[in-house]
Amino acid sequence: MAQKPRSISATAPRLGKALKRSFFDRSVHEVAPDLIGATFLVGGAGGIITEVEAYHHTDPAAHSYRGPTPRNQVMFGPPGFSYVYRSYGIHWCVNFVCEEAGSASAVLIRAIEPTHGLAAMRRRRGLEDERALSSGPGKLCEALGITIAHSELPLDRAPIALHARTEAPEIITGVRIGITKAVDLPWRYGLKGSKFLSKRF
DNA sequence: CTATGGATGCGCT
DNA sequence: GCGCATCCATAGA
Repeated sequence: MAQKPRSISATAPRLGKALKRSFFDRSVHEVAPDLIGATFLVGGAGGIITEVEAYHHTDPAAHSYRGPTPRNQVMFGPPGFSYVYRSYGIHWCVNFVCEEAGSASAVLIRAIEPTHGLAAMRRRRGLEDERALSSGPGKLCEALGITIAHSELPLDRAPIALHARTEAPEIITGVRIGITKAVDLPWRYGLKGSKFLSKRF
């Protein structure tokens, strides 16, 4: 009989108040660090956001940089919606659209600390290791069951739920991961000391 | 621990 | 055709 893995999360964190859609009607550079520590749930499974990256529409690494296309059109719409795309033909990645309608900026959600729906997350990932469940943009989408069907959805309506953090976290910044353009911009944000990051800062 | 390469869908040139 | 906002298994230090 396999030994049950020891849980890393010491306590079940309480949820903050629900984030309103207007939370995203600000600069992507304000929204991105404010998302660290928030709780992101899809269908009741998810956890605390530990790592994000900002993609501004003037940034060559942003999908919206070259203008609207069928894939990225939701980025050119109102803020507070999801943008899901396929990465490397295999993985899904989820973004939150920010700023005024048409500005086409978004925050890539890169990692979460699992706190809710652990059994479902483990089942979808085919993994027991809590640290590996959602410590990467593709991993967390698989763990939460996010696919293209979850794109262009409002972030304040089921099946998505967002709760504001209850305490101000210490935030670390760094350069973004896995991109080939604008590689030096320090637009990656992380929860200091978290064991649930995709890579060290 | 770090480094490397394969799998894979699809948007865009 | 080319090139990715990735993950994982494997090899080597």
